[in-house]
Amino acid sequence: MITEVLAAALADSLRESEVEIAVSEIQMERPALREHGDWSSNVALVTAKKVGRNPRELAEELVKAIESGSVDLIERMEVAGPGFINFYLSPRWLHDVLIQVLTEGEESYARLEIGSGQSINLEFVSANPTGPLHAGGGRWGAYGDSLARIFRRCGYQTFTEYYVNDRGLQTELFGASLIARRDGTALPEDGYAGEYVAEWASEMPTNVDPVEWGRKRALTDVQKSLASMNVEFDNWASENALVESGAMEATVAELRAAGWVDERDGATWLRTSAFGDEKDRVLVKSDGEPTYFVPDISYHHEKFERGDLVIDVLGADHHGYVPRMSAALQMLGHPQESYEAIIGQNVTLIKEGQEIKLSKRTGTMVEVSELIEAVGPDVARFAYLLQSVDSRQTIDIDVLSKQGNENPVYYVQYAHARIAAVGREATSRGIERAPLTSIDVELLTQERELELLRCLSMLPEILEIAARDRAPHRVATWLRELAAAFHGFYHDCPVLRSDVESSLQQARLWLVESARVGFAIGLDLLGLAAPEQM
RNA sequence: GCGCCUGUAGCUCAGUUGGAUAGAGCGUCUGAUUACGGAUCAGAAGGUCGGGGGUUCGAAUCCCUCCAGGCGCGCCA
Repeated sequence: MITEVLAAALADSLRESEVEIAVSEIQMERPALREHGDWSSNVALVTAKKVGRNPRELAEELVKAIESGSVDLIERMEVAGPGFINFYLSPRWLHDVLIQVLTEGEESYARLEIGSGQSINLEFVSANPTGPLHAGGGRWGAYGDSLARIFRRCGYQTFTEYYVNDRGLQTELFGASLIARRDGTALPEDGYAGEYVAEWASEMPTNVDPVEWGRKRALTDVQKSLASMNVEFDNWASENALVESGAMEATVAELRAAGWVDERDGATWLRTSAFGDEKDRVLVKSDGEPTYFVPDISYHHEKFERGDLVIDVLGADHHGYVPRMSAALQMLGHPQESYEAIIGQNVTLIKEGQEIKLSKRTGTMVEVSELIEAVGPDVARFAYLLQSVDSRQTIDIDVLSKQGNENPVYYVQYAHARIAAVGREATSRGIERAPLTSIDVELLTQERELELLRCLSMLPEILEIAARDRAPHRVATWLRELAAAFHGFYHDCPVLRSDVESSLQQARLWLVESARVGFAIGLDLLGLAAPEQM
């Protein structure tokens, strides 16, 4: 990477100025303004004070030292502002990027090793099987699935799970609600009031266990919705199966043996406050029934068999639950940093100008399948992924469908389709790409061409940040930038037109191919289709 | 009351480890193609980055405080 070359040159010249700093400590950044060069470093600003020097003077000294050296990609350097060192590079560094993207290709370009040797268990969605997935749950589906793809490309062995709460109070309430709707009797207290309950009740045969039937019906529906937006899981973990295996008793025994369990007021408590939880939690109620917390602990304990790092993606309404789970897992011998909860803020849905509170209980909801039918899976998925999961998301179903052609996902996919169209057109004209080794890539000198390469060069770094920050939206933002760069290039730089000289045409054909690689990787990371035509 | 998240252009949102003149899409206005897909491109207008204080050579970013909004604080799940 070019930044490593520049940082190493800076480190060498700093040593000459009697400043010791590790290459990895030197920050290289892309200036906001093109006039400030291709790359910039603040290293003089950061180190000057420590050695009692004036930053600009130190910077000047470093520039002189590097200029006398032999980093041949540097065209010129300058000291700017309070002491920034700006590097102006030969376009050859971008031509190197082109060759790299093309030789590594879709399979290997921006495939990182940062996670190699580590495994991640990622749980997301895990909505109760008591109804269809609502449009809020779709956010966790899109997010979790894309995050898993990002982790995998970074070299983490990644295992995804959906925890199915297929026993307990909610499933029974749901079964009872189905019966009530079928028989036209009153809903149980706290029963499920959504329209879908009546619909499903009318499908329910009379000779089945409604609880059993209901949870299967709901789970099938959820699975179908998620699959329709290209969300898959490695494991659908059943709470029922877990409980039947005796895991709950084993977990309580293990916690008891570790000395964290108390009996108080006729109930059994876990001293989670010893690990930072705001209070202790009940494991077994005074009526002898375990709380939901117990199977949850068992499940999380077990997940460590399928990953060194266990991550839960949770909605904001569950964030209060994290300290107790973290406490319980530490008691079971899992270090604090091996469990991570990603708290995502909830989705507000707007339909026909009305904000809709998403609640399965009260029945005011928009199903994710309705959203997908209205706008298509890619529009829905991209809309979910465009935004940081830290902030509340507002999805206006009418705006998404109305935006139609101007939708951001089409902007990106259209770029990919255009690339495919160039290929088709080339074929129909009998134009083929010559071997890469015979191409004069230095013919690519126009700003549009270079900008496209600059954008492609950033993908590895973007991927790393997206994984580190658990932020798929960084990839989404990058894809839009790549699309803008490609459309700009396409507009200004003809490829197949008859007046384009053939060596330039060849270089541009390969440039187009490199963009295709970028789109293919980026769209795949987000689980979006890469259409050949639209 | 306490805890977590958020507050950036008219609207929806970007803005990694603190960097130079804070960006994009939509909307508004003005332009571009006898040429590979116009679902495109270029330009304009639009900002006290919620308010105030602090740290720093430098703050949308870090710290304090206030204001506003979302969520959570059960022997419910």
